[in-house]
Amino acid sequence: MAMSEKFKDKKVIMIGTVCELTGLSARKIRYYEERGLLFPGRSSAGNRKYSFSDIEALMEIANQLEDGTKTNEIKKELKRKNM
Amino acid sequence: MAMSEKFKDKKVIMIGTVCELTGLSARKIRYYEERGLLFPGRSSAGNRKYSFSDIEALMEIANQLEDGTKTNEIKKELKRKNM
DNA sequence: CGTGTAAGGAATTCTGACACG
DNA sequence: CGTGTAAGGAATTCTGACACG
Repeated sequence: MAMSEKFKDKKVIMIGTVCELTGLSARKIRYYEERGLLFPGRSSAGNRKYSFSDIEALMEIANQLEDGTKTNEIKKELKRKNM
Repeated sequence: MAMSEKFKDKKVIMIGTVCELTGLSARKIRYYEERGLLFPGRSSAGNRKYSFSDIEALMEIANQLEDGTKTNEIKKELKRKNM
């Protein structure tokens, strides 16, 4: 598992599809990005593109928010993991 | 490998993205569908949704067409495989 | 047969903002 | 703080058709 054609990490899914897959509103998804919790790609026209990994992350973020965790704390957690 | 969350087979990619990934025109991609060579899903609004598997199939189809194979023949081949 | 294109409409996405709290 | 919504614009996708061959 190094560099390759990992379908799971390819950013190719548009926000509308992500909404269907996660049950989250586009507003929420964009807000989590604004808060630095995920980093979708962009099409040439500026449209967001997500990967299946992003979708999994979104589900996790939604769960944590339901538990009362602040976006700020979720972000700190993320930093810890990526070290 | 039975029923599960196979990212590779999830139909979530819109045609514009497929064009970028394959280098094929939307016209070609829709035509191959019309000829029965692949079966994308559809969003609620009627927009085509492709999987990574569909994209791989498209690359293969494009190669065969370049070699002079007719869509009709490619379709027959497909039938043979799916038996 | 395989593919380009102009045509018109419908649906999507984008951003910045006001709202509530 | 997290999220809904109306606002206006820009880009996407869809279908059926004419074109060439």
